[in-house]
Formats: sequence, C-alpha cells, structure tokens
Amino acid sequence: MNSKQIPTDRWSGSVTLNDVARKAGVHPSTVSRALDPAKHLRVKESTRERIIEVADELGYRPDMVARGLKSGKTGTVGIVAADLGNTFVTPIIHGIAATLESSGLLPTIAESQDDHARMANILDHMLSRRVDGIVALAARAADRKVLESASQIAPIVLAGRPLDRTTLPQVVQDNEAGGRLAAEHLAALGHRRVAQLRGPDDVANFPRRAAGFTSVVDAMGLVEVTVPDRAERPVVEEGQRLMELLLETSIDLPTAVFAHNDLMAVGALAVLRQRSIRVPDDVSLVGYNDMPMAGHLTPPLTTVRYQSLEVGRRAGEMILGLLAGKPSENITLAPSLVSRGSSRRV
Amino acid sequence: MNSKQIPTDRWSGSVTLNDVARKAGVHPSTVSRALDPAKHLRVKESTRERIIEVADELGYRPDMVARGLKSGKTGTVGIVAADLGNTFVTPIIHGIAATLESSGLLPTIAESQDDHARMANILDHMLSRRVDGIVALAARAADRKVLESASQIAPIVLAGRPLDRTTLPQVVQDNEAGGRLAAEHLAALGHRRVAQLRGPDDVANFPRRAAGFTSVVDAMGLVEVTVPDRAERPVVEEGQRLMELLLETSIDLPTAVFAHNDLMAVGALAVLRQRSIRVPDDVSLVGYNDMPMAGHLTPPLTTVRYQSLEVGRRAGEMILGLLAGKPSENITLAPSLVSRGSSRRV
DNA sequence: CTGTTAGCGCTTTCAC
DNA sequence: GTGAAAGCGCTAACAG
Repeated sequence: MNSKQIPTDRWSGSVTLNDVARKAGVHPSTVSRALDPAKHLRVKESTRERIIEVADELGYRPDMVARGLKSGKTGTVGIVAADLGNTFVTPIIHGIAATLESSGLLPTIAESQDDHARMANILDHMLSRRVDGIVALAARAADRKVLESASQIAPIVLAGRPLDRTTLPQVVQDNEAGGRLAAEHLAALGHRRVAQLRGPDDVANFPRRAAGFTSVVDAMGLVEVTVPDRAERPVVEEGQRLMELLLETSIDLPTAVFAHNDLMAVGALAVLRQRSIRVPDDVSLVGYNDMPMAGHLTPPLTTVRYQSLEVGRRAGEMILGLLAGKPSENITLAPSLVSRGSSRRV
Repeated sequence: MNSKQIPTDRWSGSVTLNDVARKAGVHPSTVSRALDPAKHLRVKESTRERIIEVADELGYRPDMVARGLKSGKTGTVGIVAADLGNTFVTPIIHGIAATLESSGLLPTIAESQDDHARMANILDHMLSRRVDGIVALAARAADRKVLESASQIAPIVLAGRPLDRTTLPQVVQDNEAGGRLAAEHLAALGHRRVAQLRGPDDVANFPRRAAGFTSVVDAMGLVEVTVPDRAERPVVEEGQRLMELLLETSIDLPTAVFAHNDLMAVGALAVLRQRSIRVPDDVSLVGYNDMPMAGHLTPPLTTVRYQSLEVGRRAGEMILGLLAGKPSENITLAPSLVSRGSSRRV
C-alpha cells in the first residue's frame, strides 16, 4: 500500500544536502553552491543541472534551521498583534505577509492581548527563534523599553500603533488628522454637542485622535460632553460600557458620538439600540478604522478610514529594507472619512 | 548618547552558552543542564544558582535555532488558515495559541487564501523551518495529498475544516447536524419554501451542511428552491452574488434562506436590504458559525454556533498529544442553534 | 556532579 | 569549478 521506505524516526525521512551530494557524486559544498541562487554562476552548468535533478528526485528540502544557525537568517519575520479578533489588524497582517512572501519570508504571529508581560515574553520567544525582524502592531507606551531593547538584536518596525518618544521606525496614520476629520464631519452636519468614547491612553493612536477631535471642537466652538473614563482596551464591550456611562452621566445628551474605533462603535450601537435611541435620527455615530464589516452594520457605519492593508504593505517593505541594510524613514499615511448611514444632519 | 557597547554585527550582542560558561567558570554542557528544567537535578544546587545568576546578568537568551538543529524540536507549531479576515478563524487560532503557550510553543501562522499552490508552498516552508507540528484550518479536498505527505514529516491535525477519506486526525464539528438544526429551526417557524446559499463543495463543511439541511427538508416535506451555483469561496461577495442569483432565477421566492456561513449571510443581507426585502419580515435568514459580529448585525443574525474557541483548544491539545507520542482520536463537537432576530415565524 | 567529545545540516573560507 | 575543513550554538552520550 505504502511503497516508500519506512522512516524509523520522524526526521529520517528528510533528505539532507549530503544525501544529494553523495548521489550526485559531488561534494556537499558544491550542492550548496548549486542550489544557492546567488551562486549559480560558480558552478558548472552541467553539474548544476545534475544536482538539481537529483535534488528534486530525492525530494530534497533545505533545512532552514541549519541554514539559520550558520547564516544567522531564518527567513522568518515576527508579527505581534494585540488582538487577532480585531478585524482591523488582519488587513495589516495581509499586507505584511503579501510583501514578505515575495522575498520568501514567512511571518510568525503572536498575540499580546494588550498585556505587557505577554508582549515581553513574545519578543523574547521571537528573538530566541532568531526572527530576522519584527513588526509590532501592538505597541503600548509601557512596551517601549522592551521593544527598543529588542531592536538592538533584530530590526523592529512599528505599524498601526505609533509610540511617542521613540526612535523605532514607524508606519502609521496621522491620527490627529483623523480625529479632526471626524469632528469636522459632525460640525458640518450641524452638530453642536458631541462626545468621544476614548480608547486607552497608552495606545498613542487614541490620545492623538482625541486631540485632533478636540482641537476642531474648540476651534469651531462646539461643546464636548466628556465621558468620565476611557476604554481599557479598544473592544466592543468597552464601547458598550462607555456608551452606558455617557448616557448615565450626562444630563444633556450629545447629538453625536465619536467612538475611537469601530469595535467600540459597535458596542455603542448595541447600547443605543437596546435603549431605543435611534442612530442616526437621535444621535449620529462615527467610528474609526473602517473595518471590513463597517459598511454592513445597520446603519452602515460612518468612519475614518485607516488604510490598514497599505500600512501592512509599507511595514513589510520597511522590514525588507532594514534587512537589506537600508535606513528607514517613518511613514505617515493620510486618513479619509467614509460617510455612511450612521451620521446625518441634526 | 548611547552608552552600551556598539555591536559590530547584529548578533555579536547575543550572549551564548559559552559566554555564560566561561564567566561562571564551568563547562558549557553544565550550563546547558542547569538551564534545562528537565535536568535541574543533575546539577549541584549551588552551581546552578551561580549559573542562573550569571545567565541573567549577561542577559543570556537560549538560541532556539541551535537547539532545534540539535534536538530536532523548534518549539514552533504552524497554523495554516484560509483567510484571517474571516472572523470565524480567529477564535480557533486563539484557542490553539492559548493551549500551545502553556507548553512554551509559539505558533507560526500563514494564509493559504484557499489556493492550493499557496497551501503546498506554505507546508513546504513550514517543514523547511522544522515546525514541530501543523494545524491546518484551511484544508480543501485538493490539499489532501500534500497534507498527508507532509504529515509523514511532522504531525498534522485538521481543525475546523474536515477532509473526506483521510487518516489525518481531525477536530471538527458535526456539520450535518448543523445543517439539520438550521432546517429544523426554519421548519418549526412554519417555513415551507427554503433555499441554501452554498459554500464551495471542496471544503467538506459545506456539502455536509447542505446534506443535513436537505435531509430535513425532505423528511418534513418542505420545498427547496435551488440556487444554480455555489460560492467559490465562503466570503461576503460570494454571498451577495448567490443571493442575487437566487432572486433572479426563482419565480417563487423562498421565505427562508440558509447561508452556509455568516460572511455569506452578511452578503445576502446587503442584497436584501438594497432591494428593500425585509429581514425577517419578508424572508428569514440563518447563517453559520456565530462569528463574533453576528449578534451585532441588524437584524442580529440567527446562526448555527460553531464553538471555534473550543475547536482551537482541542486542536492544540491534540498537537501537544501527538508531539508527546500519544495517539489521537478524532473529535467531533456538537453544533447548537442561536436564535436571534433574522428569523421569525411566517 | 561535571567535563569531554561529537556532531545536528548547512555555509563559507581557503586551497587546489 | 570543486573539494577540504571548520564551525554556527547547542545537546547528548560517555567518561571520570
């Protein structure tokens, strides 16, 4: 039934460079050269052909682990995300993976769950595994030190979440501009009383969005109803909690709410629906990120678009550049507002 | 400005076992033993303490690559997903990662995008990197061969998507039961004319769901309006396409539609809304998976719950078991129906 | 209890 | 153009 030789242990099945060399009647190093695209030339055409033939006849598969030990490169790039359940990060990962793929690199992904200890642990694991580089999507203020120190060992780029006062290269969005867009949109619709459901302060995106938003509120003389807390993590439940808090604490409700990300907006939406407060008739709602599902909510969510895919691509390119020894330059992308059904004129 | 010693190359900064040994005045192998939790005992308490002290004074970090070369274990488990954008898979990954973490393993994640060539490539990369095991969430019929052959090298478990006629261990759900649940639910609500928006045939989940659904349709004497095509991939756009197809081809519309997953249901919902066909008033809609956002759609989606987190956990445990040499036994979880607003009595 | 001796599979000088 | 030899950092016999 099974005609192949039975391997005694799991790995005996794997053919090594030596096996190929022996069968091809050449020295292992010749095989190594023949198979290294950067050294095709140094091997006689005919020997190379023979070697390649033997190699795939035997089903030779190079051992990246051994190669990594010698060369220091493992062909692996680590990606640290805060929460894979946030559909905003998956396009970033897509973007990174797609870019890396073209260079034969494979991503290794881990989740920090916005927990500092976990983050430190993950970096340790990744460095232990000698990833060639790391893209951190999950940076929080408290993680700056470990990230910077890890970057002495392998290049690190920050994507999607910036960090203040750091020298680490970043690919991010202009969050202040995003906050301003949200406020300007609402102001243009005639809203005078507005509120923000804030994300955690130690994820630099959020204070920046808040600042941008508030700057326009002030400039245009709007009134900002403050919610006396901010989300622990930018998730649905926290959006829910903050929305409830807003409803309970404010005597005079705002006519528009800016949630610092779409997930929180979803939470807010749920609370509003449950209390029969209509969106957008009674209150307008603006989210942030334009996650894939945003347009399919009811009402479709007005939101600030974060070009996550593009951020991922750029971050991938940046890592590739760093690996090639090129210096990096921070990249800041511009946000744009996607107006949908959840906001309307008062 | 920068007070630490400047490394000449990236890796010179990394302390090796030898460095620790030298500084501690012992032989490298002693350090190796002292640091290996499974061999604490074989080293004198006092030496061990000294070694450990020196180790973290120097900031020693074991090199998994070197260890992997020697021991054959890299402490890494590959996860192949079809599409990270499908929020149904992230809980599975969560589950796997959480289970692995307890054993110090790190997942390496790649996306096949439901493309066979890509899948083959990913497996190759992973084996090249000597992952200790692989969890495949993305299995399609065409991938069976490569998966089985890869499993000769590293243990593979299938999770979330079963495969027909294979000996690979699987952690899946009883999809037929799920299809039956959907149909029974609709029948109980008095629906007589129903339709299915089918997922691709080569992902075994879908024909099984279809079969379960149809079996109840037949048994209860309902009428199934057939849609003359099935989705290429189980995504929003395809759900949209099939729903449009259904509307165009059927003279007598069904009163209830069963979408083979929630993403497709979202697509169907969009088409219905756009045509002002009310859900659930005009037509009831049932999805599958109970993805995190399902309850936040409007109307909240009635769906068949897939315990993805649990599937992930079990798959993680199964891999752990296989790595420990234990034989595995297939696991089939039971689905349950979550009744929400998108379905109602005719 | 600890040191010695071999490599794991591959790349990389350095010779020829 | 190819072979020989050394060694990446670590672990695993085997001695002592």
